[in-house]
Amino acid sequence: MKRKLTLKSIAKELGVSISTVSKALRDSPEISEETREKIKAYAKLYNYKPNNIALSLKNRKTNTIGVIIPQIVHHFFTTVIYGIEQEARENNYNVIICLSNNAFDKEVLNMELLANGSTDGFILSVSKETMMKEDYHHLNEVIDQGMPVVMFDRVVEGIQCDRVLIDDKAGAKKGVSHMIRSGCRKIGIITSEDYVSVGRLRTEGYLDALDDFGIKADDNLILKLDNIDDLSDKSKKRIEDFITNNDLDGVFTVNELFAVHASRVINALGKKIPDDISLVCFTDGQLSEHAVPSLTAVSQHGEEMGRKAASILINKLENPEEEEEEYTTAFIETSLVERESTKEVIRR
Amino acid sequence: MKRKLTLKSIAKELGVSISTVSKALRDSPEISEETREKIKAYAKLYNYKPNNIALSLKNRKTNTIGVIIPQIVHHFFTTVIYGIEQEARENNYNVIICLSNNAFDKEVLNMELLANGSTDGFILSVSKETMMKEDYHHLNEVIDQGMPVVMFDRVVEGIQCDRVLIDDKAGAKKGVSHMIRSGCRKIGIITSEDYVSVGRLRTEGYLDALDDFGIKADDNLILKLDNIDDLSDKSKKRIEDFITNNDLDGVFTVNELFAVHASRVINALGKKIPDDISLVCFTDGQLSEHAVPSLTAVSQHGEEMGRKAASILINKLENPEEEEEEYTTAFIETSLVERESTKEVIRR
DNA sequence: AAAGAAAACTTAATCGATTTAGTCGCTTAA
DNA sequence: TTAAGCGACTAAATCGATTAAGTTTTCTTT
Repeated sequence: MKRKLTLKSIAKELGVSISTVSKALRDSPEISEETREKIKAYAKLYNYKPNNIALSLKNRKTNTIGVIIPQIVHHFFTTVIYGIEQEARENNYNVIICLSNNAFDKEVLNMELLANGSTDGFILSVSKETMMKEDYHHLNEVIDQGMPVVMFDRVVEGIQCDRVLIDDKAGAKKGVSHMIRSGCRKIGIITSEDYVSVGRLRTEGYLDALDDFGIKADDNLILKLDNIDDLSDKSKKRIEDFITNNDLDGVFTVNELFAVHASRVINALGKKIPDDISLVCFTDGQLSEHAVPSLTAVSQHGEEMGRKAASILINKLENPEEEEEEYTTAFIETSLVERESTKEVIRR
Repeated sequence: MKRKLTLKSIAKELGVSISTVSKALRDSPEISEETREKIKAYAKLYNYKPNNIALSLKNRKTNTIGVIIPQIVHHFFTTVIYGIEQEARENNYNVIICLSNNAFDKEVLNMELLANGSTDGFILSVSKETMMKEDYHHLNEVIDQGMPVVMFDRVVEGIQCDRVLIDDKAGAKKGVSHMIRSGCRKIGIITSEDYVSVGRLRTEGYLDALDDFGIKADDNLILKLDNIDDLSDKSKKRIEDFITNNDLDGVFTVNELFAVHASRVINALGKKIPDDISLVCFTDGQLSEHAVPSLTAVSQHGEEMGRKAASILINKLENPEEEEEEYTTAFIETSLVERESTKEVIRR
């Protein structure tokens, strides 16, 4: 086991001072050509690399972004992380990931931990519990210490930070409009309770689309489930009843899971997708792509979202206090991925 | 914006020396009751937390684990990370994640970056390119510097490190045996070329199972595709031909994607799953669970794998040089998750 | 030849903590 | 009376880097 080289050890070995070594390696004109070459050759030979921790301490800059997300076993978050990582790496930043598991306490703990010197800024999607508690003191504290924060996806108001959001409303509208254009007239939506912002916004988009085409909304065609992240037996039952009891020709769901179950139910009823019932879901993931039939989906572009969030954060980190603080909200546009679960759009 | 407290600022404010503050906060008996209380009260009031970077530098210990994986948008890796994060957090470690995107250069770069003080050890699954190049100098260098390494899933030989592996062979055997017990006699396997270790091992498990039940293996029933991570059009075509041209009563696949496509093909042929053809795949993910029919799968327990890898690494970090270095290989047992794509086992 | 300037280094402070080795005043024992 | 002992602190070294300030040597220049 060989110990890592330090400036000190190089200096000792070559019989010069530490600062000479440091300056030589940074090509300072203060150091003679001869000495510089000698030091650089030695450093290269033994593969010297400066210690990041020491640099961080000295520069009060870690070049590390802290990412706090509710869960990682989730395709969307995964794609966002991917985007963050790409952008960070290209700009020479590291990414530390912490999971809150949707728990307030863990979110607070993780932030406090990372805020003590480990990261320069944060990208986060707040946990469900935090949203319900409406307690954001940990965010405010971190911001108060001068660390920039970018929130994405699950975003809250009243915090001095930048935001990156999916245009949920427009996305849902896009999906529902497509169904209408392809001939659907009685479209149901399987969504979440309104306190989940994405659920609420997507429901709004659904209503907007109906309105645009002069179709009257019907409360009976709106199913609000209480958990958007997984599919309980109770939720399954409600989806079954919903589809069985309404004579729909289209179903829009706010996530893949709801859609996959809807597909199952429709199948079991002996109806054909898309001939009898069209199906469109929000979120373009593995399930939409590989389901049978494959599902037309509103793609969220998580990677782009991650890149955007990281680029906003890094920009703040590299150009601190550029004029007065201004906080932006960036919207990531969705796109519709047409697959087997919808019919062709009717052109007149 | 308020600056973070440091020992220095507290010392100045209270008119004592830095070391007094440090000792008081660490309950040293050298400091009088009175002074200690005063300092602690002040620190608590203004929420002093020591700077992690300074501590890392001083202790030459970062309490951070570096995780390097080929890709993150992948359910299995995600579950492994989840396990690592859980275990790390419980032991007061942070997790830095780097993606190699299956590229050798990125893997090397990331490791070198993190090895310069950012992490105490590594957990990694080597990239495909690294495996093909068989160039492991970056691993050896890091190990040579005294950083412990734990490899998981995609593992290579000849490196001084611990390993955590899925028991691929036993897992495949489990899946195939189940099909045989449920009455299948002509089982095909869709796997990868042998140079992908998981593909090879799973193929071996398949052969083992056949052998156990006295069924003769037939090379025509073994389809080796060249990419295990995604499904090219060419691969799709080969799967179609494979299933169409062999009169199988069971198909075992080494991943979900192959299985989902096989399911599609079987369906298209007008055959019923599992009545005409049973289907079992390796990897229990979203697709297996939600496909129609849902798929019987060999579950890999990624979370457990992550936990195990982290616990081995942390153990090495906390108890360095316990007797002679010994490297272990831990196996994570698989389990069979029975779903709709297989028949009941026949009991005599 | 002496002063001033330039070249080439070294010293020391700094980042924020910990810890060993002092220091200072006061009590106590010989 | 005086050295030893102790309590309660402070000074300084250290981790590994950077950099402003200081020092020494050599080279110009008048």
